[in-house]
Amino acid sequence: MESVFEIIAEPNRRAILSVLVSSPQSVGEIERQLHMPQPSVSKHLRVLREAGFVESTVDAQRRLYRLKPEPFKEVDDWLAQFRRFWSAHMDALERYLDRMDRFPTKESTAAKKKKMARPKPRTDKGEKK
Amino acid sequence: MESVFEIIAEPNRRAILSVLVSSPQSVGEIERQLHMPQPSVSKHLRVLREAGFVESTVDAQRRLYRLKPEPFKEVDDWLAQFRRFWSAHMDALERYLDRMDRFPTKESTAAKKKKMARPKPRTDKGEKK
DNA sequence: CACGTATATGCCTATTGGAGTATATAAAAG
DNA sequence: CTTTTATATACTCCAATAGGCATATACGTG
Repeated sequence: MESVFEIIAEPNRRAILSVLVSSPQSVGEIERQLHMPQPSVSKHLRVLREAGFVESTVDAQRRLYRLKPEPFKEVDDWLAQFRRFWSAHMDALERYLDRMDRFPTKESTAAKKKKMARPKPRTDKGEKK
Repeated sequence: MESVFEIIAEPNRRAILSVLVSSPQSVGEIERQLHMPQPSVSKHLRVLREAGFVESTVDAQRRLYRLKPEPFKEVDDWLAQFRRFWSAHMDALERYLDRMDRFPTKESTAAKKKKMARPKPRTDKGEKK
């Protein structure tokens, strides 16, 4: 049982995940898009499947692979403990609005209208020896 | 130049980062909190420093290590492309408010008041094989 | 200066994990 | 039933890396 971090440490696996984000894909389609040998794709998909990043459904000889959300949330949860820290450099609401710009929803649009002059960026005047 | 993902793949390094999230710490303090041999701590800190996760300031014989935000943002940015996807399982605004509960700020409190009945969770009625 | 403390580095070893290649399995097509 | 297509697996090799230990460096104290 590998940690989610070890799984996404591999560049080819991250590439596969990125390909799958648009829609489920077969091994062959991934293979072609990434110019990657088929056994390599299959092996990485196996790792990703065992780690819960993807699941596969059968379509004749093909296997369609699709993303599963849980492991991503796990990464996000780990990241959470550092958000307070790095928010000193980039305001939390600003990050939120950035995301909403990418993935607009009804609520986000409403929330955005509420955005007005933000407090001045607290630039960490730290004493660096 | 290792990717940030390879850096955080190592459990001891993640432990070190978690220790540093509260406040800057010396090598010896990290060593004691994590029950980890000193050369090991130093080596991991070196990797973390070269990857931009931490920086050190000198205090006599001690070196104080503190977190830096950039690499964490890099992870967060990578994660962003998957957020739309896993939002089908947990609404984006809800996640935002969860974060605000942990790290309340003036704006977040204001934003939270705007939260009312959210649209029904779009449960992925997918055709599984 | 000699000694203790704090940290960094060099060397060696064992392990791990990905690449490459060949092959196995399985389903469709002819 | 043979062949082709799609995917999985087995095996070998190689490189990267973490751990352990000894040692180097550097600063402070008496």
